[in-house]
Amino acid sequence: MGKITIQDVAQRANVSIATVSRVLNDNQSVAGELRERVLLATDQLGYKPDRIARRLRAQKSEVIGLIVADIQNPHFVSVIQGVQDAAYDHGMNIILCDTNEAPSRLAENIQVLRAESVAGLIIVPTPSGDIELLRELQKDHFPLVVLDRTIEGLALDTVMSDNFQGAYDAVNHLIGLGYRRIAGIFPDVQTGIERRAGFIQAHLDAGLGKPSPSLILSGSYRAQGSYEVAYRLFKEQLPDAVFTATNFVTLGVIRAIRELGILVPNDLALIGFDDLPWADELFIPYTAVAQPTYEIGTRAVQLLLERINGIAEESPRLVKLPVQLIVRASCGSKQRTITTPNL
Amino acid sequence: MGKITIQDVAQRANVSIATVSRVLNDNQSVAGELRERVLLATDQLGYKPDRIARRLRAQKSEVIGLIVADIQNPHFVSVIQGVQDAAYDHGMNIILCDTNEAPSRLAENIQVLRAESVAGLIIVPTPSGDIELLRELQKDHFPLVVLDRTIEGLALDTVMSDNFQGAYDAVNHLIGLGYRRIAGIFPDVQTGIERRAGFIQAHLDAGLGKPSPSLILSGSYRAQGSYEVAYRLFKEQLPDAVFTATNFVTLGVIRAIRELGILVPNDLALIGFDDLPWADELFIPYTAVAQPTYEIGTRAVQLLLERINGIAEESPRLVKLPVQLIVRASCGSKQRTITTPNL
DNA sequence: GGAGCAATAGAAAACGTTTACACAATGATC
DNA sequence: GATCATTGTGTAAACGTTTTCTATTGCTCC
Repeated sequence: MGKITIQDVAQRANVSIATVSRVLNDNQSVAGELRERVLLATDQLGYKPDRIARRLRAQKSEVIGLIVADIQNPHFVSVIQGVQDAAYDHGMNIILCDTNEAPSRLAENIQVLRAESVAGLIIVPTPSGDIELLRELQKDHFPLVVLDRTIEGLALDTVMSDNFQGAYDAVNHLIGLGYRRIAGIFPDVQTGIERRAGFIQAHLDAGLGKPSPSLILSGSYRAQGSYEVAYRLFKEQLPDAVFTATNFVTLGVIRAIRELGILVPNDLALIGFDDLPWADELFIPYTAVAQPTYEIGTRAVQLLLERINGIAEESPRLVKLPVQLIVRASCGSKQRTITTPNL
Repeated sequence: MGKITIQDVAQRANVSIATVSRVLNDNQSVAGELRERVLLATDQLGYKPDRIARRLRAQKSEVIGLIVADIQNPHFVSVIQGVQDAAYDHGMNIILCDTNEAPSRLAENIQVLRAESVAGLIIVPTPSGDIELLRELQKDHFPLVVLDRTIEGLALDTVMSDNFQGAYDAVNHLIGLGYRRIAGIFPDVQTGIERRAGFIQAHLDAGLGKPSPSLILSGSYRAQGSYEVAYRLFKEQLPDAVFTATNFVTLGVIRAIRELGILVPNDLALIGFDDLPWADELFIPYTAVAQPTYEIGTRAVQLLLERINGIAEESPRLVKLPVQLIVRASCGSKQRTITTPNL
């Protein structure tokens, strides 16, 4: 069976291809009878318009490019699902790219996706990524939404969690439960820095003064590095509680806790940024600052579609979403969920 | 800045567009000097060919459609990454779709991806999916690779793990450690059935006779259902060991174990199909039958490219990959990895 | 009853490539 | 030295749509 084209439909319905196109896109009125004939023929032949030809001619597409930093990270998995579902609801598809946090791959992926004529891009920028590339996209008025991270010196539509507030809430929760010597482990990326600020501010606002530098640790983005940092810290001087700034850091810390046989929450309380699926089944079901990951994805699509359709104000928009505290056993309080309205 | 087309390059290099195309695809010799001029102009203008136009004209594309059943499942995440990386190595991109196990979405996604002129499809078929659709694809000689599941009455290129052998090895491992009353929880899907067969065969081969029907349970694909099944089973009659047939089942069982305060491995041994990331950080670091998920992805791409390039034999190929036993503490033996060469 | 207009539908151009075809120039062969 | 491959290049067709332009019809309105 050869491919069925608009020609075949036109022939069968005994009309011109223009008429077929018009019926199928109903962008110009076609008389009742002809319209019927076209629809019938379309149906009988099972005609599906070639999206590539359409894209070439109309210079617009039904595909969104999505570039994430690490597909293995459950955070991004959930974001992807949000994007996927929202896109699907609008009849769009996504081309997924994974940069593995490599700036070069970000640049390459952007170029490829543009050559694919995607309608727009949703990007999780790599830390030291090529800012010029993004700046150029903006100058071209190319629909673009950035996730999770803002970019220094470049204002773009952005969807992210309230990192400062999340960390602030977490530490506040600990302080409220009576913990005082609270350690924090932060990866050296932008989100980590914001969360560290919230961590410190909570101390100040509670009248505890600035936390000791020996309790503010810089961990790797990966679990292994954080495990080592935590292991050393715990052996040296066990704090009352520890705040971990991302999910992988938390996993590294949990490993250290297990290996050292530390009792949670008796000897140490644990609270971590980012919830994990099956957190309840972890060795330490930890109290988590849960980002609205799925919503980050859906909101990103929403913003992007507004840009694509040109119904967005010109100036860049920043959507900062509130986080939720999911209280589990790791801090010694009863399991529950706390929603902080923070906007 | 308007879009740079092949026209611009041709003009600048003072040649015809045909020559530019030929240089860039080097499919026909172009004299040295012209070639230089074209390359220079291409470089200076930063010209990137429009992939859409190319796809329309050449009727071939650099995009693979990937349809998975559940993007939240770490199994598929790893498969996706394998596909992604292998595709990237061949200069191809993937369009990702998630059916959420819904047959209707599978059908729709296939149609959309065909209309996108993808070069080929890699599909995890939904259990009761539309077989006719796949049969039609095969009849059209459309490049297609199926993952994880075979389809009754339809032979297609397939990449999957050796489910039977994996379950067989797992049970054998338990029996070797002295466990006798071994329960198994299997979801009612094809892989579950294959694993149940391996579960039973291992009993028979060990001379234990057929396991009691009361120990062969049918769990939901989701964690919650399996949790309930396990909870009831454990309260009624605690077996020596339990074999869980998929990752989510395992998580449900771990929850039941925790809630009932069962000691593992003293009171109960646990072994599960599918490894999980951070399995070491779970409440029960369980011995797992690990599928080569990443390799499933890369092999799928390999098979698909062979089909696309027409260098594959006509008849469908079945790649059944060996699994690995990752021994953790949940069965009371020392932590290690066992690779079973099973082909 | 003709000018003007709205509605409809076909013809043809356009999107940006690849490629079949034509053709000129070069070198080899007899 | 004419003929014939061979090579390199340009011209134009083609891919399957959407959309502009044009033509026809049938109204309305003075």
